[in-house]
Amino acid sequence: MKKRISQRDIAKILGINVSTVSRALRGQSGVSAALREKIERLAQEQCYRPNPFAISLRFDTTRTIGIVVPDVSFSPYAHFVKRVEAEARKAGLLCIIMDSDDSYAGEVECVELLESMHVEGVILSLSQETTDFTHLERLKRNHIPLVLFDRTADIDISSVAINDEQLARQATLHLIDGGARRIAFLGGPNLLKQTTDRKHGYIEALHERGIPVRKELVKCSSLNFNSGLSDTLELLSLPEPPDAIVAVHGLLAVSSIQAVVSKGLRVPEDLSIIGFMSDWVSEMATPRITFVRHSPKEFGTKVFKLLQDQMNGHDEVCHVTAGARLEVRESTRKVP
Amino acid sequence: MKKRISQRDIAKILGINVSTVSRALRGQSGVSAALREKIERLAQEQCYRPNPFAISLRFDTTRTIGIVVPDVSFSPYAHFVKRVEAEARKAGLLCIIMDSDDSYAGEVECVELLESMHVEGVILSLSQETTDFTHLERLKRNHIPLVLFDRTADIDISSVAINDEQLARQATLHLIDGGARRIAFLGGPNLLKQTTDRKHGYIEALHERGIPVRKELVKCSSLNFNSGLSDTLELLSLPEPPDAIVAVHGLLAVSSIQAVVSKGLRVPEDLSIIGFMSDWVSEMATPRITFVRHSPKEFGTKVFKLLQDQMNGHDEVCHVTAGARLEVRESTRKVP
DNA sequence: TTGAAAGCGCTACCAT
DNA sequence: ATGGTAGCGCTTTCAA
Repeated sequence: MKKRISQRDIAKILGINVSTVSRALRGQSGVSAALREKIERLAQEQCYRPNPFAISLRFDTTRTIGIVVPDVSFSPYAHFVKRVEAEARKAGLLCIIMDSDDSYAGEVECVELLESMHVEGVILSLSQETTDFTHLERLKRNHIPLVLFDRTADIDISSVAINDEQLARQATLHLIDGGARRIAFLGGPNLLKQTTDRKHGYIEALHERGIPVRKELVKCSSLNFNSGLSDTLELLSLPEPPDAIVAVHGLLAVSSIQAVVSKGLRVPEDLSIIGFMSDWVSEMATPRITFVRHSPKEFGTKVFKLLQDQMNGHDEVCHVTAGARLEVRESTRKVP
Repeated sequence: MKKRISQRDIAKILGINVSTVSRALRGQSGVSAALREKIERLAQEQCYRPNPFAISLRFDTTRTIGIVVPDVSFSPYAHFVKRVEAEARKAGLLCIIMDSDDSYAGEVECVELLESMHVEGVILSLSQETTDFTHLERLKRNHIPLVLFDRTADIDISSVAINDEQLARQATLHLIDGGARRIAFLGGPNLLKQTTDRKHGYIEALHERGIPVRKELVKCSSLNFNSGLSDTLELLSLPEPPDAIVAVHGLLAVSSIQAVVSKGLRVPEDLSIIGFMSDWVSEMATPRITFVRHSPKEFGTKVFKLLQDQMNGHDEVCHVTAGARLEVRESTRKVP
């Protein structure tokens, strides 16, 4: 196994001292042109690369940040990650991207790994199970910049999110205006602030229009495709099934439609469905899904900016709102 | 700015030597139970984390691998990345995930960054522009294990790919059997072995059934959504437009369908379309797209295994074939 | 202009 | 059982 060439090796070959090599290689003054030439050529030939770990050790800096998402393969997160990675690279930072698998244990593991990696910053979207934030508080205590995004929490940590309550309210009003009266809410477990905010928006809208909230129409089990299927089937088998569904997470709207169609019902004629932030798939589904769209790119840019601010010593916590709006497509009835 | 606590700090506080701390913290023998207790408690209290850079420097090992894909936000790649990240973590390895943006320059930049990071292995899918492989050969020369996947090349580097030629042949035969006679080929630039293999399969199938290859029906411009749209529109405006299209990359089939529909034609009644490996979207599109499906998970597992073998010193180059098969849906006519 | 040496955090070896 | 020390690759300060 061959070893990489080091400054010391170059120095030895040329019969000079490492410090001279170091200076030459970094273009510092204090090296004769001739010697500099020789050193540079040799480095080139031997394909010299500075050992980043020696540098990290020397300066206690890693030029690396970590990103933790519940599911990298979920399209909006994938786009977000792509954006952040690009911005980070421009800023000379490397990214460690980790997937918490939407579990608390996974999230803690990711954060601990990043922490022991001595990353210079962490960007994170909470898992659907997370209610205990000590792992995040520890990061703060160790002065590692941290920004939450998308799925945030009511804690003292900077964050970027859309206006969940307001948008869920709008979505629900849109359904009511389309003639729906028995509107079901399909969300994840109540642990996420995102879910409760959206539920509040939903309830608010119902109140505004004098529609009673029916407990059996509110489903908060889990955030995955299969639970979306089974929850929808349960809703449909109620004595009085819903005439519309607000599916507030990822692919729930898609699975919901599949369930509805499998029962021989039509969307939106028999039942309207509205989704949240699942871009591509929402556009491709049949019928195209009316949904609350946000921009993973905008998310990425804003989050990275916030992180950089913190890395530059701006300590104040701030909560940024990212843009999003209801895009009306074909899965909801229009105003009659 | 507070600094993290080191073994030396612990030693100083306890009035003992670093080497004792080191032994105790790694559970080595040669430390009295009482002292070990004291050390461990202090480490716990002060939230001690070994400095990974000191360790990397000491052992010349980083426990880190790099993954380079043309587009992390493209669903099959996102799933692949998720799988590899999970396997790597199980094996105690961290992943640096990079996006080459499907450009040669981007790919070279990624590889160089990973190389200077001293990663212990690299997994890569070629950009659509890559024809020069010196950056990869340099990796090999520096004894960094490397595995190509999906988009591979005829070079001396281990790889995992589907049987492109065979599958494209099957796809084309399926169209012919459905009654198509003027079959267009929609692919990326000819630079990728993947594209040429698929084109060979396409030509083979035509020859087998005695159908002449028509040059104007073969489109090889670029691999993105918009070029799929414009290429398809060009095909449709030919004096004799095609009655079927094999779209051999990612989202080309989706954009192709959109173009066809925008011209008021029906799929598959007026024109059949077949795609390659774009899982989710293919299933959600209308009509559901007949396509060659492979498993990003299987890819991930096989690639990671190959990489581990290399990391364990197994030097022989091997080319593994991953499973894939034609899934017939609604975008192609059935046998009449 | 060049060289010598210390030190970043850790481990391994040898001495006590 | 514990201490002392060299060395991983690099930068920096001071000396020649």
